[in-house]
Amino acid sequence: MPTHYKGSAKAVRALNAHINLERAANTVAAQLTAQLDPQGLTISQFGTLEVLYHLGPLCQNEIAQKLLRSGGNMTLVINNLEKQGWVRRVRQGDDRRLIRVHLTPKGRREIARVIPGHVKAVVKTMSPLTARDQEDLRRICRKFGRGSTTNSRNTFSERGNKHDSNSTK
Amino acid sequence: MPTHYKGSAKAVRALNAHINLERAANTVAAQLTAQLDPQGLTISQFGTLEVLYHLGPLCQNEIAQKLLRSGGNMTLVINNLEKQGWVRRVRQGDDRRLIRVHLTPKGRREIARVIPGHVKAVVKTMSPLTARDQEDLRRICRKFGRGSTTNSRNTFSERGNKHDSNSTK
DNA sequence: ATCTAATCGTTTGACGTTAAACGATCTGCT
DNA sequence: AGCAGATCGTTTAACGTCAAACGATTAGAT
Repeated sequence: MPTHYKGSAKAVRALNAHINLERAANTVAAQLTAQLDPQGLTISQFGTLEVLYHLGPLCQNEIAQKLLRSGGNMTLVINNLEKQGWVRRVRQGDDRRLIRVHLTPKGRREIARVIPGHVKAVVKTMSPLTARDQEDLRRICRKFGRGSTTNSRNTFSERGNKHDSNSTK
Repeated sequence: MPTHYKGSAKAVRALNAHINLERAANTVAAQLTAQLDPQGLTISQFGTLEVLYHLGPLCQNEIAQKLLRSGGNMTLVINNLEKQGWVRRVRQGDDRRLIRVHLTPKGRREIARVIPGHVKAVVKTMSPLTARDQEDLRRICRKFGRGSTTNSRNTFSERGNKHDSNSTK
């Protein structure tokens, strides 16, 4: 076994894991996009509505953190949600730099309407994996975790965990 | 607070796995972007140069398939690579619809220069995972592809595998 | 009170991404 | 020969994404 440079096996392992991780995420995201698109929602729009739905009104800054997106990006996404009449911007009285984003009744109906199909789509998308696979995948992926920023964007899962008493020991 | 859906255990498992998969991919991609950016390359540009480097001249169509991107997208990426003088478009004689994309000597130097650092960055990025984790991750992620996405974008790994006679397969 | 530094949301510029429409070209069928 | 349909690359419109620069506002230090 003529190894050319040291660490070759290690490098190959990392490169393979990396490629397959990216591709899997790609595939999964594509399927979710396909599911959301006919509903007239992008993934970012869905994420924003969903986090507001579960956590109540938030400032753009906070939403950006939850969704791991930049501030400038949130401005655009929220602009588009506002055009649809799904959210409303409310300038804060005590600190006028802040803008709190509220779901409108229409937005609340919209997200409530879309969530069940989304859940179903995720379940279906993950169905090539066994339950054990899914748990392993979660465990492994969490190791990348930004040690400090542990619990951003976990609305869905965290809430889910509450409902499901025996899930993550 | 809002309610729960039924079928929760299964749904929660899928939702959790999904979220952590997307976030891990996100983190990994961000680190790679950070590594490539100072070199003046985007991920798509790197991918294109790399696939040409390993497989030789290809048509845009073929590159798009390897990278899992749309045709229109390749036009843009290759435009930008052409501006840098890294690739050259060559209209095919026998079928004038086809445009074969060639690396220029400059482009070849560029990608050869950048690859080692890229490999190092991937190894580092994946380092929170044990060897076993990386193999499990690969095995699990591959379960998503299987239907349509069989063997695109494997340049690197395939070549890598050659280097150590017969390891990961 | 004032000056400075930090924070928040917006804007801009560059790139990526897709889908859809389009012109050029090739192939197959008649 | 000629026409219909397929394939290839390009263009466009719409959205996402980021980083950086910017104005407004607030908090801290002097």
